[in-house]
Amino acid sequence: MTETINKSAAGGHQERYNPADIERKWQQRWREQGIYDVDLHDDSKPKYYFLTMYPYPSGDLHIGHWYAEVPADAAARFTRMRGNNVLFPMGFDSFGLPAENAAVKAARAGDTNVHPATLTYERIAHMKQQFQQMGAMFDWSKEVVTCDPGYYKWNQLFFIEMLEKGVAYRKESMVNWDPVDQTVLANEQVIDGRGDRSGALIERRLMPQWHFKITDYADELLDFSGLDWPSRVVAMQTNWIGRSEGAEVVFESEQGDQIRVFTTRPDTLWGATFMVLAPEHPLVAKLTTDEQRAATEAYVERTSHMSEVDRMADAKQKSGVFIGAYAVNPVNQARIPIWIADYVLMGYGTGAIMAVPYGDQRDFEFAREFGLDIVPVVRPDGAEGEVLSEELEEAWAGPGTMINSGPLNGLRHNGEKGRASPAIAAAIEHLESINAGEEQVTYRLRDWLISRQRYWGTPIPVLYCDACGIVPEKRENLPVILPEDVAFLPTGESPLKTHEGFINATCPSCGGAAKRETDTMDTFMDSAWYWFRYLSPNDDSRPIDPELAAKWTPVDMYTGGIEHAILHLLYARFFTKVLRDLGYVSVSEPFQRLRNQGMILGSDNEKMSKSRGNVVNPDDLVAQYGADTVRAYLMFLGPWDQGAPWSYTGIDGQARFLSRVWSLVVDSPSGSQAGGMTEAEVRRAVHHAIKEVTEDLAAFRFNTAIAELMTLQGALTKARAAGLAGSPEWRAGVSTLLKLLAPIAPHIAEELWHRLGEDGSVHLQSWPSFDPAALVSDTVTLAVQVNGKVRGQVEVPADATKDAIAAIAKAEPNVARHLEGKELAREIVVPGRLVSFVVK
RNA sequence: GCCGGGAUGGCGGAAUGGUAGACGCCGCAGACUUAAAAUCUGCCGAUCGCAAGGUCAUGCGGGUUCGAGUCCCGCUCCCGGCACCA
Repeated sequence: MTETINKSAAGGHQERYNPADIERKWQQRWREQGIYDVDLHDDSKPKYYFLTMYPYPSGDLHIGHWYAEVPADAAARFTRMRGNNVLFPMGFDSFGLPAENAAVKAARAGDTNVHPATLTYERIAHMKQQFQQMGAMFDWSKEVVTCDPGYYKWNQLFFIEMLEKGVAYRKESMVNWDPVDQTVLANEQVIDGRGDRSGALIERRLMPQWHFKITDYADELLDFSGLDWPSRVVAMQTNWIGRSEGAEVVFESEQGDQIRVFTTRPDTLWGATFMVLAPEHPLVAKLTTDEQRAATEAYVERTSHMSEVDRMADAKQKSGVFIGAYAVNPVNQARIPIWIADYVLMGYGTGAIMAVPYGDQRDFEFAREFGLDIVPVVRPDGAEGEVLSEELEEAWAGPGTMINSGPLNGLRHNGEKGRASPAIAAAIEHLESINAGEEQVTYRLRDWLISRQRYWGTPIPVLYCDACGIVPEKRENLPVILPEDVAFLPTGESPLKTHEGFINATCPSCGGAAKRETDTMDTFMDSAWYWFRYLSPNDDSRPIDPELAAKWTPVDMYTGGIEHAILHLLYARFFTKVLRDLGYVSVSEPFQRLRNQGMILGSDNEKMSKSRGNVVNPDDLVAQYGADTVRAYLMFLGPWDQGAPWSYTGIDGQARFLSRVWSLVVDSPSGSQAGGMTEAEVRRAVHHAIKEVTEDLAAFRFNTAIAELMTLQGALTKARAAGLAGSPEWRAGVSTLLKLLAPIAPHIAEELWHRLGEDGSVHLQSWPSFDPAALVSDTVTLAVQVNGKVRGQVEVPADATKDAIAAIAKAEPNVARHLEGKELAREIVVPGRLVSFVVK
């Protein structure tokens, strides 16, 4: 490794490119001159809100932060040079578990001086310093820090208004309990049965918790029209919401209880040969007969202790118990047995199903396991003869014609969903006509559980009063301050539970004694609206400035990691709609365009982590190569949305490239190989680069943009060697190269811009435009194919006719050889591309 | 199982249906140097050939086309998301 990056030229005065000499200097001058401060009220240019996901203050800026922020910065700079008033803010998502866990860990070790607040603010200060090194154009004057009372106060106001509107509610339900982090988690935070932060196996607990009614917005959240988002994110959210069309059908137990089921295949109702309830279903205790009570209770007991992961592991083998009761199928009055089984989930649909073993693989396996009847109800397309259930090897869920199904016989199920299938449509009509059910849509999405049994978050602003029940805090008392004088007990419990001064309060309604809620809000609440706050971060009279929000939102471009495809991005969309319905904003969607970068992995192709020892420290890289080289290298690795394993091979190439650009401006030219290149060719190279770099940056193709810049640098270096360094074309070319390079390597571009003798900052220049006429050359090189194989190349005048081109092509010696003695069947001339001869 | 994305030299990758491998890394050779580093120049998919040139080649098998990495049909493998969701 080299300490300084050497350069050389064909002679003359030499000053090496040393990033350390220039980067700090320019960062400081840009700050002093405020060239990145945005006037939100400036109407002279179109506004462009370029947002990148704000980081959690973990303590150290990671190469992953660079990979996320640097290309976003380049795109924002490019957008700005193209004439937009670009807002590119930054802040910190500063509530959350890591800081609190650090305090608990320290307390366990006997050190009670570590506090999440001090730790967080120290880390923020350090990371801001690291951010400076990046040379990004963040407008820090709009900074938002979510653990500031001036921010979370508004979380509390929104919560109270949502409570009043019924969007926030408290209910006892089976929740995901993380035994390591000692808190509940939202469904979105449980990955493969484990907590997304702790990795601990999630337990199921019945607890009263605060929820947001995101399910009320399910259909609206499925509508992505007008949004320019990556299809994979749209697919993931659509999947997560999981809309199913079908019908709710009411069965009756022999005792007269109504048992509601949801099914996507009401057309197969005549094939329902048994029912299955979830073990937790409220009717289980009532319906179970005395003979079956012991077995049923044992099964319920057993499943209640199983974790999600145990249940999943159990999925291969169907288990269940007959509870002794029977229900009546409303369409044919068949008497069918009622079972309980853990493959039916209380949390989805109604927690009960009609089982059609002929048409559903799970029901089929269950029926085979326990010897239950299977009645064929669909004749598969193309099936011959009688359909016999004994011969089935698996359920038939595909298209076919209804049989054994009363009024549906002969109708077709075409495999489509809902009413798009004639058989399903007829089944729904029939159910509605006999008053036994109706069309219904069910979602996989559950309400957002936002209570957390932890300290370092926004206090939920409600009180519990013996006389008045649940009472929201008065608006004028907000914020409900998170007390700092708490003890981090080695139990790992939230300190709020033991803070007498916090818990004991007066009821805002009756003035009597009341207890404060000690749960705090999920930190995804903070990130569900933070971009509105960047517009008026210090306004303590209201959360959102309606005028500025109307002007600046929706966000024009949002960039961030694909790992937030569901969590943050779904909550942000939901919360924007809530804010709209509360009257705070007029937009329905937060982010017009979304681009996701991939993940930067360790060189071992694993996720970077301290425990794996594969973490790359950007500070070290900057010290060695300079920020511009690190920036260029991260953008050159490959397509941004693809991510890449980290590798040191290749970074030298970027260092060399920037040194050569340096040399173009700094070294005195001495080349004199006259005739190596013409001024027209220089001009063509420059305008070609403008065209390509513009298109690439607009499409976030940073890697190919840099490749084009390298090609332009090569052409200018060659032109200099050809003695053109004194020409206006060459000089304009260097100036253009610096402008095109400015978004990618802002420091060196600025330094060289000044050394070239140009005025002002390169970052305040307009983006160059290209002249199509300059791209045209006098002659073009065409490939010549014979029977699809390239047999030669010819150079022809750019304005040659097709006939003339064909004649030149035929004359090419190797082409002529392949044509000789053959009959010419076709000739295709594609001007500017190739000539293709077909011979027999 | 369902949904999304992918597979191109030794490596990262590039290619509106039109000369596959741009740009870079690694490697090899040369120039400069007492020497080395740095820098600069050239070469760099496989294979046959002295050369001219030929053959093969973008995961596999077909197809459309004058022409396919690109379009169509059928597979294999890899990555990501969801998953006993009725």
